[in-house]
Amino acid sequence: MKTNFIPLDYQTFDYQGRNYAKIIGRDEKDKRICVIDSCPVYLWAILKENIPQSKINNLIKQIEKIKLDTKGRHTKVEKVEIHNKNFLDKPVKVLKIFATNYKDLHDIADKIVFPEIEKRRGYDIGFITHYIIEKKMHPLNWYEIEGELLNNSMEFGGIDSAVDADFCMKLKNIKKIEDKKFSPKILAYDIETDELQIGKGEILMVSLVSDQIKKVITWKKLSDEKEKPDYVEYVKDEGELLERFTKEVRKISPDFLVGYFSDEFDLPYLKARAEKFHIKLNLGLDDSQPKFSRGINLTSRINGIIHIDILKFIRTAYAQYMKSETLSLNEVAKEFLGDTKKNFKIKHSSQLNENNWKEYYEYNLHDSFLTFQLLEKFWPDLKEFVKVTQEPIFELSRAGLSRYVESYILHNLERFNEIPEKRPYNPEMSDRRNVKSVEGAFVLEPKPGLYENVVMFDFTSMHTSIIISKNISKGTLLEKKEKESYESPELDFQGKKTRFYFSKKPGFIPELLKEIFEKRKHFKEEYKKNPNIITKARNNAFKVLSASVHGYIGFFGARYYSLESSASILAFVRKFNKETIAKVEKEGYNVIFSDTDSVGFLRGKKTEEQIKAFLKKLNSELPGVMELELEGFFKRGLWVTKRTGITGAKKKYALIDEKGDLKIRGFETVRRDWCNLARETQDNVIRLILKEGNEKKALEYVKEIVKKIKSRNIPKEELIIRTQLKKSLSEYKAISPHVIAARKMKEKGIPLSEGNLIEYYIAETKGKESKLVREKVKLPTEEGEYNIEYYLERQILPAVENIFQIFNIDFEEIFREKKQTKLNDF
DNA sequence: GGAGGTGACGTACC
DNA sequence: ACCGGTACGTCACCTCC
Repeated sequence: MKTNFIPLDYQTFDYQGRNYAKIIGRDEKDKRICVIDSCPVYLWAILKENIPQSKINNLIKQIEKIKLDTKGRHTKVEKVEIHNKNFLDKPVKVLKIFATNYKDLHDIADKIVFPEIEKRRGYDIGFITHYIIEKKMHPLNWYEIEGELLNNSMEFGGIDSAVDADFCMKLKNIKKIEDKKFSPKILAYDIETDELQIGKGEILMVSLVSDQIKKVITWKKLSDEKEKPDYVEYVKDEGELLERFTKEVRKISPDFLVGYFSDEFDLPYLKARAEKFHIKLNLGLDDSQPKFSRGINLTSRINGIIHIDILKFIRTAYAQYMKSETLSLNEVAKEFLGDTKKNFKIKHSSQLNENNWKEYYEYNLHDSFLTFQLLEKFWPDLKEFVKVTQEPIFELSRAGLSRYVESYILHNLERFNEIPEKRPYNPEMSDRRNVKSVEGAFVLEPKPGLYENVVMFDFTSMHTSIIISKNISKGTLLEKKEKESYESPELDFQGKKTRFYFSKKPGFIPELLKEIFEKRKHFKEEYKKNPNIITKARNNAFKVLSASVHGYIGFFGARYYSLESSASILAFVRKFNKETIAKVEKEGYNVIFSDTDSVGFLRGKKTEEQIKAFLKKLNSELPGVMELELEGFFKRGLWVTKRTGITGAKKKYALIDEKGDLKIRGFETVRRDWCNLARETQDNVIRLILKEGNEKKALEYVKEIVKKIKSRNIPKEELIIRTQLKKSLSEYKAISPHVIAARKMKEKGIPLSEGNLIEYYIAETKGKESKLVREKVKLPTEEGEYNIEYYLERQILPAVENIFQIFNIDFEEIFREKKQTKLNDF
């Protein structure tokens, strides 16, 4: 039979010692299809140069004899072929060694130790990735597939009848066809419990939201049945809740089951409670229960239904460019959906009254609703990344940036006839981590001041465009200078001054990056044409991907790690940056600012057209795909000195554009570890100064704030300081205020884990006066009066002092009355 | 016991 | 452990006199 098909979920199973892929997807009528397929399993052995054919033949005979009995499997080398391939851009003669089971390739590789063989590769990419590459069955692409219908057949041990799909097919042929519309069936869920520790407390309720249903299942009933909202369904106890949940998910049978932090909370919790009650949480299409990966980051998988923890995708793809200070559902929803969680203060269920329970239902339902909407909003982006990297949705949605880059490379090697480099293991990895890091970008010390008419230029995807233009990668790195080669600027490498050279013959990594680079440009244009929160996010997501290629090359866990490449890229970054600064200055402009890939200068009397013409001239002098672009014209810009000393502070500035929009970088305003009052005060001061160029009003404003502080008219919430607990309490060598606050929380039995934002304020300490801030720490719930001196001297005044210094306003005189106090003391 | 330097730490920029 | 280096600023901690 023949049908159209879009692959979504990939699983693997063994049957009679061989590997099979089981792919769940849809046809265009939304029927669920299960496809069973296999593919050749092999690894590569790279031969040393100039091995005579007779020796190779002999070697092949020996390799063909290899047999293994491991883990209850009989596995053997089935055949050996000889091929001409590339490895790291260099032509090599290789043996393609076919074996029975992918899981045994590693053991087989260990047996292939012969003097003629240089390296063994291609046994460590995982069967699913291998299968996708081999059969070109790419996730989220449309195919016309042809095969044999499995109808309760005993082939594969009756696997077809064990899968809840409309039909199951043994694949024969696939043909890529043009994209069709696919709208995944999405179901969001969220649970509420009394305890945060997995499985420790009861699950009080669970909510489910799709575009068809809105439902809360609970056993916590209101005393008056008539009060029950329509979306609430009562069950008799927690056990029944688990059964109803499972039944409901199975009935809806979504493509994606989505949660927020659900990899590490909701699904493991449901499973733990189900185990307690001996209930089967058989959510999988094959009736299986969720499977949890071991390791630091928990992942929760359901066969056939793609479980997505949307938090993980947001963290990788957008977090860097988000305004939200935490990745809590509340803040993320506020930023992307303009909606927040329902206002409800969670208490232990024993302390809730009737009204509370009604609010709690609503709160629970709304969390699923927000999660549902987040997935809907980001589905186009997730889809785009899956198509670019060709990794399945389940894996991609959980991956970090290095994985995005690496998957993209691995899935495209064949176009270059390349065989894959191996994953690094220890001690190689720890060696890489221990080497001295290479010198990074150049940051110009800015000239402090308030300026008018500031122009900003920046390079488009600078690192990536350098990699492409100078053909930099592990494979193209030359051992010594060649006549036709790219030469890096002189750089310091492991304590030695040196240069690196790269071949002019295009390497596969630079070639591949060109595509990411183009995609990034495309999404940037799209955003400029139609600026909204989503085009912005998409643009940023590809900005992240493009920017992380260089990071990937310098990442110790990367297959294509190359410190020489990384050092060269950065040397070019410094060179192009400094050259640009010099050219702008030579043209007669006053350069105020520069950081890595950008330069800011004063327009002076020149028109915007003249600036654009100058930019064009600069671009004509740049090599390859490198491009400098106009970041913007700004009405005013503010740079300050460092807190200590008189030199300009790097990575700290504020700009206002012609529309009156502000761009604030590095200031305390944008730092979450300062109290709100300090941040808002500074923000307002910056606004007053940038909007009107008048510091007088700003000074009056600060005086008002100071007065309020002194008269204790500031609400405590404005004074809370938030600091993240980055490691476990016992690991801290220095006991800072937030560690003290965390200790207090622990003593009070407040749940606490790594990564939590710790909240505290600094209080007056009556009697004993200590110099240490940490001895004045109080939790927000603790009674106490805020410490006036601390908030003035350590929060408010430091945040604005440097700004007023620009205008020669003497803070000592105005706010500290230093001389008088000194006199009064005696 | 105060000054001043240094290290640990968290956070931001690109 | 899961992209990198550069930079600022606070607070604790140490040394020195």
